[in-house]
This record gives sequence, structure tokens and C-alpha cells, in this order.
Amino acid sequence: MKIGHAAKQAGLSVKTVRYYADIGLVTPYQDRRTSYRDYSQEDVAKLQFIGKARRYDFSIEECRELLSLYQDKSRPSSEVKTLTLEKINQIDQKITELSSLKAQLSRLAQSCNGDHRSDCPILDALSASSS
Amino acid sequence: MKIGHAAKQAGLSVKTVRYYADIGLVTPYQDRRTSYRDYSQEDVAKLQFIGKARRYDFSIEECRELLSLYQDKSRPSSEVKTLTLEKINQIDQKITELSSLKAQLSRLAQSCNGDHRSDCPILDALSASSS
DNA sequence: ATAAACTCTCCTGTCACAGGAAAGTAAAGA
DNA sequence: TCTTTACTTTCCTGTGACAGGAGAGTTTAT
Repeated sequence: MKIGHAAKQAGLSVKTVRYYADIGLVTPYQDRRTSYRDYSQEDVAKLQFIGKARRYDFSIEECRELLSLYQDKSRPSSEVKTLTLEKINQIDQKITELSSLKAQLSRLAQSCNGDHRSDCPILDALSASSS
Repeated sequence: MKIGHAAKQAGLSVKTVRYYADIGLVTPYQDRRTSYRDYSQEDVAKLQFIGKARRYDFSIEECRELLSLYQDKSRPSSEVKTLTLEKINQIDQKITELSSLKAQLSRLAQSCNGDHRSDCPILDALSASSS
């Protein structure tokens, strides 16, 4: 199967799929004569796997790790779970940060009239010398 | 004031401050003889302003906009407020996405025993053909 | 035979810097 | 004054995960 077809099946762009081949994440057979890549069903399955993991916010390197766990029939499931729990922690931390950020900005926005006049507590806060 | 001192006062790295000069965000006087940059108190104030806005998750281009609003004594405060509300919306959307992601991953993690055995619902879910 | 559609490699750009090399400048101590 | 140390400069590369586009080759359909 050629790259365009494989990409469509996996719900990825051709650019992305080619990139994954370049970094050795999913390396299809490559015809030496035409240099066209030829994707097997298994390659496509891997691409789908990666696409989903990416949507779950796993980085490429994490995907690489998950993929090797996925292919290793004898690995314990605890390894996968550990990776997942770590990822959950990362996400949680990011949510906390963003929530705090949102609260602060909301407070600033509320204090500003937002009218035609020029005085603005938001800018005052940004330019205040205290932290 | 030389760049190291200015950077310290603004709580930024020298690299960052130099970068801001390169992209025309804060452009200090530059001695032609030594090519050393010379930061005024106002420059430092701008750097602090930007540092704070960056911590509030504003992009460089948004900082540039905020900075020009900050310097324009006659602009209405509504412009600043609009920018801030937009930013709050962006953050909110990101929080929503991350929360959904976390919920899905948590469900996956819960379903996995995480023991020495190899069967793993997490990987099963990632490799499932259904979305 | 030709045109359209697809693929290839290679290069640049993104965002906001960090790291490091090589060279020049300044401040402090001996 | 000389030297060492600390600071600064420009320039180049790398980051993460691709997107966009040029120019050339290949395949498929008409």
C-alpha cells in the first residue's frame, strides 16, 4: 500500500507518516527502484496505534516506548500502566497550572472596566514592580 | 546598564533578553564602538512587563501587542480586556481538552492490572481498530 | 501519448529560546 | 601594569513535530 493510502487509513497526513519513517518509528519496505514506500497492514496498525497515542498526548518518544511494549509479547502490563500513570500526572500538573493562570487572569479581567477610557488595571498589574 | 544586570532585574536569562532585542521587542541603545547593549530603566520595565505577561501564558506576539497598548496612553481599556478574555478562553479550552484526556487515560489505567502478566487493556485500547 | 495524480528528496519555517564556540571588552586583583 | 576572571558580542546548531513548497520522478487514467 502506498503512503497516501496508508496515511488515510491511519488518519494522518502524508507528511506525518513520512516523518515517522524518517525517525525510524514506522519503517515500511522501500522499493529500491522507485524509492516508493510500501506499507503493510501491520505498518498501518502501528500508525493507527501511534495516532491514537498522540491524541492521548503521548510524545513521539513515549510512543516509541509504547510501541516496543506493544510488540513485546512478554513484557509485564505494569510497565505500560506505569507509563500511563506518569502521563496522567503530567496532565494533572498542567491542568493545575492552567487553572491557577486562568483564575489570576479572570481576576485581572474583572477589575478592568473595558470601556473607552484608557486606565486599565490589567496593564497596571503587568507593569507593577512587585512580583 | 549592561545586559546581565538588566536580565537579572527582569528575572530573565541573558539569552532571552538578547533574543527580545533581536526580534525588536525591547531594543536598547547599542554602543557602536563596543557593540555592548545598554539598557535604560524603561527598557528594564518593559522586560519585566513581558516576563510577567509570558508567565501569564501570552505569546511573544501577544506581548508585543500588549506592550504597544501599554505604551499608547490613549487606547481604550476595552482592547486590553478583549485580549485578556480571549486568552482566558484559550486556557479554558485547553483545560477542557486535558481534563477529557485525563479521564480517558484514568479509565484505561484503572482497567489494567499492572502486574507481571502481559495482557494489558491499555495497549488493547490503543490498538483497537475502532476510534 | 498525454495529462492528472501521486510520490520522492531536500530545504526552509515554525516557536521561543538554550547551548556553545570564538573573539572582543571590562573590571578586579597582584 | 599585567594578568586573570567575568562579562559581552556575533554566529551557528538544536529543540519537537511536523507543514509548505520546489523540482523531479512514477503511476494511473484517459
